[in-house]
Amino acid sequence: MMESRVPETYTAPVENYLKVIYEIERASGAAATTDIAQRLDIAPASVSGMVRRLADQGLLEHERYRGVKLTEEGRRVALRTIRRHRVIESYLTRALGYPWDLVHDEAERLEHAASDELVDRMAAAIGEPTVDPHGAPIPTREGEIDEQSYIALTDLEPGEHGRVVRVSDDDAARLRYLGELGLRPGAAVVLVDRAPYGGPVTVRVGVAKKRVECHIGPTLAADVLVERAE
Amino acid sequence: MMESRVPETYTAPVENYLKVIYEIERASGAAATTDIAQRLDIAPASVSGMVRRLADQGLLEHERYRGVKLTEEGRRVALRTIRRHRVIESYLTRALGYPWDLVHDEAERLEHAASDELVDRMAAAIGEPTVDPHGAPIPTREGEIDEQSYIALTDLEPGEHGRVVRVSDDDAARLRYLGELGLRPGAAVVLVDRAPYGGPVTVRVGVAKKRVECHIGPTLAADVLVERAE
DNA sequence: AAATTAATTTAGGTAAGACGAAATATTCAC
DNA sequence: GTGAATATTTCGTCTTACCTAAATTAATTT
Repeated sequence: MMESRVPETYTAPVENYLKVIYEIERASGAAATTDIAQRLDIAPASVSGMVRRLADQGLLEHERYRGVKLTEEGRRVALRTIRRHRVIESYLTRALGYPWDLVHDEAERLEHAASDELVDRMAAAIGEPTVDPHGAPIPTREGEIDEQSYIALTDLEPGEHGRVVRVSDDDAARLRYLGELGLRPGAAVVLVDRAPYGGPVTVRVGVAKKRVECHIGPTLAADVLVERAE
Repeated sequence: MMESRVPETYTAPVENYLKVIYEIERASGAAATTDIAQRLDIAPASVSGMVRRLADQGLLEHERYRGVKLTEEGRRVALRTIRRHRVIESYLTRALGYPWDLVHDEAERLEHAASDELVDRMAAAIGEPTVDPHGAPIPTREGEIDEQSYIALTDLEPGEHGRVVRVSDDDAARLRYLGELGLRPGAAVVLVDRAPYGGPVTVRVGVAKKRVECHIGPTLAADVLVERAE
């Protein structure tokens, strides 16, 4: 049961566990085995096993049947990985002209291979961005992150104005679709109508003459985060 | 003994085997087990095992006790990996200001994670370079490579002029040293003297007033490739 | 033909992670 | 509070993908 020494380099699966645990913990206070399993598309039994190993390495604390919480070190590693991912995504779009629906998969692989040196140089080269192309905040080199809670598009009242601040980044096809509609971070929106019973929401996107009206399903709309405007 | 299907993605060790087999084969016609083992710092027995697996996958042909040769497919994979490595090295120096002694290690990791798409975008962004920062030729997207045989610095006759075309890239400290001396690809040199019995060579590096004279060991000098000039 | 060198086979080990099934704990509904 | 449903863990195994030492066999040298 002895604690192993801390390596400064972790395997890709370990980094991925820590990433999703960080996200779940932030959203719900503690990460349950099943949630982790579902997000990683892995059997719950496998998660139990890995969780034990991560706990042995001092990356998280585990209360049986109560979920896990990252330790200081675990949080550090998670945020470093998230920073890598988001800096890489930003760099690919801004410096290499990648379309925003492709950067996620590429970053998903590179984040485990890129050195801190490289990530820092990338960040510097594009002016130390604070959010990635999907509006997600980028942790600093020191591991600070500006996590804000935004409301979903579906939370706007009919007639209310808003501005898109963030969209979820993990599905390329959905992203492409959102892009076609103009629903990217920064876009001005007006919620026109919400159909009841799980119906679509009607939104006007864009400013002035170039406004476009569209109808999108509630699931998709819930993944578009906005802030209220004027 | 059935041939497995060909995956389009290979593990890092496999790509590394193919890379060094390509290099050895180019230099000596066929790659012997011991040579591969030595270059990869691995026991010969392990090489025998891996060679069998690679042969089963159709990446190389193996005549027992006679060494291996890459198949068309093996060569394709090797050259793709080499292209990745060298494009990444070039990109890191030219676009991100990496010092030339650090790019090798970074590229060594990234080459196994970067997609063709990314590598092609990097190449395009810096104007489709044909050689990497150490003067090594970069294979094209189609797998063609312009392999030229150059002479070593030690092969110049005293008094002869030359131009550095390539240096070996795998040792950061040596590269830093060569850099300090100005011995980078493109540098003009004059061989002043070769001391006998494994002694140092004396070289004048640079042009006109800025010439510097230096003495370097024969091992190092043998890794500096040049072409004769004027 | 013996000695040397090179390569291969054998048998086994490791690391890292995954899984299904069974057992156990917790929570929920009433 | 009890039983059902759900969540979690443990157990015993498996896989992949590599690596190794020691012993054996083949090729080469002289």
